Amino acid sequence: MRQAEIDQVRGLRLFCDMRADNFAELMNAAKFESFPKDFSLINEGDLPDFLHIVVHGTIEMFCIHGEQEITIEIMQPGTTFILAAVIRDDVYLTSARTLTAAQVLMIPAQVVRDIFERDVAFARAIVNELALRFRGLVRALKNKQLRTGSERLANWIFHTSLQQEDQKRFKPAISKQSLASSLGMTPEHLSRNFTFLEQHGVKRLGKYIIIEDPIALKAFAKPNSLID
Amino acid sequence: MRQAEIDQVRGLRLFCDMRADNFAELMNAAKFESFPKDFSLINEGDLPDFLHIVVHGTIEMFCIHGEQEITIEIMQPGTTFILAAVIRDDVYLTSARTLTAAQVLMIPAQVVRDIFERDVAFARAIVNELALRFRGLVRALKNKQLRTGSERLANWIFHTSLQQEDQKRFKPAISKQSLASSLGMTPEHLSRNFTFLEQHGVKRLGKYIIIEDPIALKAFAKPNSLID
DNA sequence: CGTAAGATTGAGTCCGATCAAGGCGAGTGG
DNA sequence: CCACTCGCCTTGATCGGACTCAATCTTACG
Repeated sequence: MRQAEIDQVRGLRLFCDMRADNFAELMNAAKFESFPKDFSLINEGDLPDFLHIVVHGTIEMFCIHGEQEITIEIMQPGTTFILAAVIRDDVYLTSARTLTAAQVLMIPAQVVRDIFERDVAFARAIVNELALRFRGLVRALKNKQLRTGSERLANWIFHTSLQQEDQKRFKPAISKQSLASSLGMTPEHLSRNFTFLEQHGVKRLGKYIIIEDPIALKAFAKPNSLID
Repeated sequence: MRQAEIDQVRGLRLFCDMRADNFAELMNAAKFESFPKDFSLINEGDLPDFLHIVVHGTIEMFCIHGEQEITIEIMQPGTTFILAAVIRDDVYLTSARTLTAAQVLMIPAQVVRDIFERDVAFARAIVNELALRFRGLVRALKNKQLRTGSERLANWIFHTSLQQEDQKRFKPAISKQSLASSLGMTPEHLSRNFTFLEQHGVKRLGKYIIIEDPIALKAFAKPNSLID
């Protein structure tokens, strides 16, 4: 692991305020591993050994029940995952796989729990992170239950466009398949919803999404700060 | 507030391990209030002043968006709520109302945050509670997305019956309307699903639910420890 | 015993899933 | 340079779960 990557991790909300010696201890105990695309990282039902942090690549959290599979979240670099399972020392409720080649920092669960006990700043950061993730999950639940598929897509386009340098034309970082499942719909339905949104100022051009009428898109999406 | 109620609160996971003086400080700062049925306790979008703990009665957390309303959770005595909003000092994402007359203990948010800083046992309990609630929300999301309405009802009946003294015949603690919304369906659909479950060993008799064939119910419900 | 609220039943509709083709595009090999 | 092929995306047709609206039935309570 290079110094730039260590600095990147140190800069994360979870680690930026803790004492330097404790951070060093975490990093000494940690493993830094690379995984290929479509690699299964964790399986629901197993016990957590390590807190995971995405350093490079994209990782999907998902659940399987019978024939069904749902995506819980798609994570980009800088995200910690399975924090709740590590804290409670209880089985994973979700599985994780890489969607691209990825590098993951893995900190032994026991070391995380030990340092939580003696570093107040780290404890505060953990509880803050967990509360943030909790609220993210409430938002996800609201998004799924209070909006139709086309509204979810419209909001996704609206909010993703705001994070781009060119807000009128951009290329999603994930495949349409992954986008569909992260929005809780089938690829077929995603395609239909894109067609539907042409009425509301959004066009597809190859892999690009073009927003021809941001006002119309926003009017249809009705973004809500308590959901998004 | 009577001593019995203080003891009840002291016995909760969140408070049972903390130092006595810090607990006393929390309780001194706290208000204990009674509310009538159908009273609005908190509104999404407002800022949190108090951590709430249900002492008596039943409280519903819900969200509204446009014409739609969904139930996030129905809480019985002993449950803390809006912990995540208190910790982050950020707006509520959900609203709360009483479903019955209720008594609620309210601890000023700032006092909770102060004592978190200096009582490690309390900090540990907070993070444990939050992790537990996080996992509960993941389970709720999985339950909603991976099961049909009749499967959710079957699992609710199955798990609720296990908590009753008479596991073959019991009366739900909440109304059918509240049950329907907590299972994410309309009252009409709940009724149809009850009818449907007669094929799988469940009968209605007035307000009572009777399980005639627990094996058949379980076989249909397919309970899963990673969801329920 | 009458009224009102809650619960059930029925009919019609919508959203989204599934199944099945068809089209586009990028990479490969002749 | 072009045809081929394999994913991936799109389109069409059909199906099913759940919602809405409306009417009826039941129950609780004054």
